[in-house]
Amino acid sequence: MSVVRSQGYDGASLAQLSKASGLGKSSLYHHFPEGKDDMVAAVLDHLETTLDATVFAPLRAPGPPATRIKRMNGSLLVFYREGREACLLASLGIGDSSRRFHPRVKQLFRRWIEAIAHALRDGGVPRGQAQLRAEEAIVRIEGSLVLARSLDDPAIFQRALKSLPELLAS
Amino acid sequence: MSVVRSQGYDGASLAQLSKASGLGKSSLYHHFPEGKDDMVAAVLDHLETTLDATVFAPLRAPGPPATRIKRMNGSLLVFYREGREACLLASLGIGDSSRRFHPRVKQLFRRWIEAIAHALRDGGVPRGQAQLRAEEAIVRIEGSLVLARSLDDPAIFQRALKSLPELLAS
DNA sequence: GTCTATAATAGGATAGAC
DNA sequence: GTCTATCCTATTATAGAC
Repeated sequence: MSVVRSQGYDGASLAQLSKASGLGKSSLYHHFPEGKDDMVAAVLDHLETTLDATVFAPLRAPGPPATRIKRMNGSLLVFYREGREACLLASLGIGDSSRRFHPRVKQLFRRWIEAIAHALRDGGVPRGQAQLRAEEAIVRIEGSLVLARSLDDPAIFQRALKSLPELLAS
Repeated sequence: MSVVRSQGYDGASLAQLSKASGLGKSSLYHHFPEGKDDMVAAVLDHLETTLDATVFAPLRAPGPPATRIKRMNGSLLVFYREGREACLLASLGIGDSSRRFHPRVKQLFRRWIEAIAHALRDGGVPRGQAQLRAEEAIVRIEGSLVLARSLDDPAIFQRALKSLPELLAS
């Protein structure tokens, strides 16, 4: 996962994946018979599991919406290493390979937006508004990751996270 | 430029660059003796020229800040094909090559932010506030491009642009 | 399930004719 | 300044021993 998110699909070579996983190339092909596409699919599986457990679940748990958003922020802070790590979904959006993974990337973004919107509706925000604000939240998360990394300034990501409770308040 | 922005550095093959430019590989090497790095550097030159003329200049031109922001928006709408085209600076932020181009990417983002902040200060926004809001504007532009393309929904980018005049108002 | 060895191919880059 | 032909290396992928 760390190789794919930092290198993108085309940049992630088998040599790097082998080194990072500690397995020889042939062992990788034993576990992923379809090759690199299979490996990246497994990375997406892993991302989905991680998001489910650390981001979507807190957003759907009982409690005040503001608390749920803050729990999401805590998970994101760890997951994106305080803004120093790229977003896998964004990295996979580049290149020809993106066409193959596009459906899954799209679905993960949709599920994320829906989880946020769900929390907002629980806080009394009307359906349409909740959807728009949830999209705006993802826009800030993704955009701040791009800019924080480009400017070597993780504070940009951290400020974006801090802005979310207010954006998402009823 | 269109190849690099859509494919990233690693995904942009000489074959694609040759086809897109209409030149054979050897002709490309005649114009860019250092190879692919030289070609991408030229793409960054071209981007800088384009941004200077269509984005930075309007932001620094005389007139009310709101008007200048709207002129920037008009240029961005064209440049990003209403939200269907990726950002070259974001595409170059992925992979090992990003280290080589990072200084130029960083500087272009800084100049963009500074141009927006300049317009805000002219509108009476205090220096620190102007800087923060300009960064937030880029966050929205970049993030909305990622999300709009991932969800096949260019309206997300267009809404982000529409939100800028209010964000940046004094 | 992992390894070494090896294919097969694509990609970046060069030589030299025109 | 462009082309055809070629080289070299990295990369994806496979075969077969252990």
